[in-house]
Amino acid sequence: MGGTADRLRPLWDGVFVLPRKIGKGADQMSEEKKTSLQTEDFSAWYIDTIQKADLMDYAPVRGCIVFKPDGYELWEHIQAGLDRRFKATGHRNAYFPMLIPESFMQKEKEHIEGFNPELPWVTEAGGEKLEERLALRPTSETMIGHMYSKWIQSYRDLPMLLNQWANVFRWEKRTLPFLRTSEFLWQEGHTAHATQEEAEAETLQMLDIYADFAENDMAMPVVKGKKTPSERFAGAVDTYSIEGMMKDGKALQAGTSHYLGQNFSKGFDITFLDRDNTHKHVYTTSWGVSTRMIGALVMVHGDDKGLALPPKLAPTQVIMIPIGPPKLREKVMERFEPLRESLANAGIRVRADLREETPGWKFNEWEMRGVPIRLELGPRDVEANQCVLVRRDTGEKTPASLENIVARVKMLLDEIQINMYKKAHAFLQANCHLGVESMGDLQRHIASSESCGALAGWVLAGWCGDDECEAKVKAETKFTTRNIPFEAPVHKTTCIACCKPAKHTVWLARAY
RNA sequence: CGGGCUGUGGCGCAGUUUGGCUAGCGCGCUUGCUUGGGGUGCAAGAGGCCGCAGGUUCAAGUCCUGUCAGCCCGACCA
Repeated sequence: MGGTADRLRPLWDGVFVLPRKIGKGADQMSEEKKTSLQTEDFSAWYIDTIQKADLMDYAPVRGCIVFKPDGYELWEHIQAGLDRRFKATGHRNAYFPMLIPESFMQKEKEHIEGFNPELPWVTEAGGEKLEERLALRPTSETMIGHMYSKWIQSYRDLPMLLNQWANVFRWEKRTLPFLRTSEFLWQEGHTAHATQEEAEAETLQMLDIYADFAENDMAMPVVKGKKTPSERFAGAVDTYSIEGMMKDGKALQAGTSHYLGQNFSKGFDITFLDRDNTHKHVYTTSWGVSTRMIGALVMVHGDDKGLALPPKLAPTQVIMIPIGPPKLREKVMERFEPLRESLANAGIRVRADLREETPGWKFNEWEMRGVPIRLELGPRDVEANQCVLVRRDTGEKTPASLENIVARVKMLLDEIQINMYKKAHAFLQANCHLGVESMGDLQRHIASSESCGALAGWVLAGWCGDDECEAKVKAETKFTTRNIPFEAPVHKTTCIACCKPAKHTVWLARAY
């Protein structure tokens, strides 16, 4: 048996032989299911699921995690989808240092105030104390601002459109894998423009790109909108976000795009000589999404069986499982391997599970890992020149002829991608509440949904624009303003907190 | 960073109240047979300085102090 595994291991790119079982035993599984049902204890379910699906492990440093291969590959597919869109809109990648001099951080007042509490510092190197301590970057506005001031001389140098893929550090009080960790991976775009209009257009363009990626690649519907001043990025003039709804009804800010105005160009003296021969400060933007997206995928699509991954991002799109006793195995494998090759050659991320486990075991395990399609091939199938396809999103099981199997699988992957979006969209709509007018309404809504086991979800509300009203809602209900949506389904006319005329219609929700 | 709970083979736990001799159980793991279209069955094995550091004691998984980590709840964030 060990011989079989050794022989197959070199075919790493195709035949996938796991060294160990990931799942739990049947008895323990039923025990554990009791404590990790999504509907009963969402956060326990989340932790269980990401670990059983082998996405991550805890690292020996506070709040830090290891991205295991499946978790990291998800990130790689996220990167690919975003990077393609960035390049298509004229951006290029660069890389800036992780260590930022303290004096840089000080140059934008709000910025340092916002980030100071969560900065790790390097104070010593080579056994000697540093003259100036260095922060592990929480974001790179300051470093990039410094470089831009050197690089930008003329209007001909603009716009400057750069992005970097990097790790950043934020020493958070409470950490949660993927959603909030001390170190995380992200992408940060930084652009500089000659005019306010152009910079604002860039800010909104990147928000659109994030929304497009979230909806088309992640199958996660999002609401685009502007953040209220209290939720704004430290140092920004305007912050925009896309917000997704997790299966517990809470909101997750999945991406942000900031219009920074001239705040950083003044702090870092980023000027250009314009056509009229006068020096002007540039207008800058920054925008980012992080490995938080992995957490979003889990919490938007996952269920009590585990992960469910949209085909476009799934590390494994099709898992092939041979069926049948050893005497018949050879006959099955004669068809099995060519089938795998033809799928792989068609660009489908396919893997074969040839371990000596029973089929039922494998079914459960790959469902837990979120693989969109399972392909079974057994002796009966070989007789009938067919295989069995099983969808992760619906559980539907159908026989499929081997004649046109590649086209069939491709079609099914597309169908699953679309269906997952539709399901998530229906869930979002079902948990958006438009009829809340007052604090009393909101509190009744929360109480009644809690008492009947429903989700409080999101609530559309009027807001007068006063910070105090926003703070009051938060203090009394833990609901925070997610954003002021560009397209509100209904326009609210009175402020939920003070009943004065509303300036804005906002989405309120509990948030991660 | 405050309040509560938990740290015992890879995972989940019992044992701690009333210190005592070789620290148990289930799963997983190894080997062999068996089974194979929804978590097969049987048998024999391997595996633990009881989170870490001090202290009390003839004796500490068990008592005391400290510390670290994780979870839940509150104030800050992608």
